[in-house]
Amino acid sequence: MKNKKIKIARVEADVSQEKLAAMVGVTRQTINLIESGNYNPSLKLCTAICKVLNKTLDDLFWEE
Amino acid sequence: MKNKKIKIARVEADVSQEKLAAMVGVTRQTINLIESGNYNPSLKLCTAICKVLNKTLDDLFWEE
DNA sequence: ACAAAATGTCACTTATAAATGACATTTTGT
DNA sequence: ACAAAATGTCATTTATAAGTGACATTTTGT
Repeated sequence: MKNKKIKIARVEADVSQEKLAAMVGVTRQTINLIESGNYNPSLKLCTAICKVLNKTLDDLFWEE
Repeated sequence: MKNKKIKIARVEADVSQEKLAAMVGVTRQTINLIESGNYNPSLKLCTAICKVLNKTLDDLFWEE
């Protein structure tokens, strides 16, 4: 189950996986894993991603 | 920096740390660490806690 | 006041998020 | 069509979330 919401928000912000990774202080592979789904990132990383993309946790990481 | 929001939500739901831990499938110590702060739980655990307490990620885990 | 329940915290172990380096494939721009 | 950038994915290592068992302290109910 892919996380499309992050990818959409990232593309809207016009940043590559590598750029987003640098902005939040992780590697490109970690961002790739999150967008690929089947991954369980830490709260801090989720929060960091939200802040650089101007979204909230509910926007990007909440699943019914 | 303690996470008061979780503790408040937990007490409102009238469950002990141990009960909440059982409800989300972790140990009491893990819940204790989260409420104590200075901890970085996984997204899945955050989501599980939100669901059993009828809250959202933004409710319990969003800072500023 | 007392016992029981709940909480705080410790040391140690186990599971897994995240890092690293690499290479193949896909997408994008000219 | 071509090169460069971006993405997907692998194997291995490192950092840390979470588990386990234990004991001390605090809170709660009677």
